[in-house]
Amino acid sequence: MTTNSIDFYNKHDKMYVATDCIIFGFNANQLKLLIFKRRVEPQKGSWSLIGSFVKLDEDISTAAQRVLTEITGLENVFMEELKSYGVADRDPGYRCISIGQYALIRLEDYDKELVEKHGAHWYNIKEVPELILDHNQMVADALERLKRKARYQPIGFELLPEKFTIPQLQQLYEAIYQKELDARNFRKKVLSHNVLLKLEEKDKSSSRRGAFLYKFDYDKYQQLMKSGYNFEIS
Amino acid sequence: MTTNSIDFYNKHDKMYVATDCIIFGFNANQLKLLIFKRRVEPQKGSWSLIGSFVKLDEDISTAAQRVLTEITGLENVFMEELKSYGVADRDPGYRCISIGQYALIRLEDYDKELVEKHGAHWYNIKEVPELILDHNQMVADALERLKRKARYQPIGFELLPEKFTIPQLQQLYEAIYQKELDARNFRKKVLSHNVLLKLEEKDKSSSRRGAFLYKFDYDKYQQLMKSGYNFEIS
DNA sequence: TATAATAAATGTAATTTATACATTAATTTT
DNA sequence: AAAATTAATGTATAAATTACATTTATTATA
Repeated sequence: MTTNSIDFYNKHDKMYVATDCIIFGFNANQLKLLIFKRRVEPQKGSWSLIGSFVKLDEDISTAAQRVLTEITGLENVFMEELKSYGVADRDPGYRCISIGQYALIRLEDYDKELVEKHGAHWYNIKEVPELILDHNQMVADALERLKRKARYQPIGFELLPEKFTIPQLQQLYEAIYQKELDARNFRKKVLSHNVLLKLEEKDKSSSRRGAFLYKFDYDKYQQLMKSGYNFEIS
Repeated sequence: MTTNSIDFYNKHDKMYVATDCIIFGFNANQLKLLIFKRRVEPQKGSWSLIGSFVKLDEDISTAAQRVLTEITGLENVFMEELKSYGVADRDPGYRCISIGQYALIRLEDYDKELVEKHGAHWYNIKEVPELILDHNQMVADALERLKRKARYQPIGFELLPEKFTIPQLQQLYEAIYQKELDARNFRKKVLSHNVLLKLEEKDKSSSRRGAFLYKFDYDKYQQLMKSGYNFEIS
């Protein structure tokens, strides 16, 4: 056996804690996932989620933010713990648990050069290749979580530009729910919550007529939540 | 400084992984929490959740089951990961992350002697004393999760005897939601799901007339779920 | 043995929410 | 000026939720 990192870790007989990021984006009516090709052993050349060990003096959530910033250049991104992956033999090299965290980012915001530099690529969520270890399971779990959560919390907006149209929002939800929605009912429903701010501007990129742009009104949403309002987009 | 376990761990400069169990029960119309009084340093005499380090060759979930069995004598209990607690300085002694897991147990089933032996006590959820570290936060998080989850998944039944009456079930949900429910509407709603099996027997412990006993029909529930049914108890 | 006491069981009408569905409006390109 | 294209809108029906009061079964006791 060569002297690689696996030997190194085994010798110490320690428990390692890592975090892996399931990074979602949305573009061209498709949910996307950011993964990267490993450039070092073990498993050089395999596709993998982006992750890191949690440092001894670092919060788990800080570690995840660090990883995300290293790869995308973005800070203050929506990120939330998914779950832990802690089966004893999940990593053949050494004992390592991982805390999966999923992030929702705006595809127009991130640093393309940085992503490129790290060998990372966006894949349509339906076309994600085989990933190392239990990373495909992490993606499946994150997707399920996103599906469930988007219904009751306005996290979908994290995947859209700050200014978006109702048809765009509908396409996003269609991608998340994997089903078609009725345009009239959808519009009625989202507007009924009174958390969308209609702007004067129109987006004309996808129609001659153009569609009005809206912004999500976080303050209004916070207020409503405090007073026990029940947000839902079905 | 005395030679205690904190010194010991610090010297190794390692990352530790623990799991803590938030154990719920239900009795006398009250949600209960099982906590115990520490009998060893550090913080001897303080109240705490029940936990353990995850062994190097042990799954996280196995560790949690092990702890639960050690304390209650029960196996095959409903238990589910809550979230990880991974702030770097959460434990002043050494670097330790903990995976919180919440369990729902039937109060008539557990081994009373074992619980006693470990210095564990049931507290009404509203009267839980101060716990060590971030354990009160864990309890708060678990309670919130239980509230949300009980609505869409039939996990409440894990807190009731196998045979229960509709009024009992209602009282349980009233305890979880912290609000009163209408008896007619509640009964209508739960029975509409067709997952309760009405027995011939009555429970006469709380009324002269007696109330019919029911069982939760897991098989029926599984079937319904497969065909896309939407369970909800509001 | 009749009566009182007690919690269990039940139905209906009104309101709210969800669903299904087709046409007109605004704008640009040709 | 006409054609093309997506955005925007309303209504009727069905389904679900809510609010609300009386009768029933049984045991204890007068």
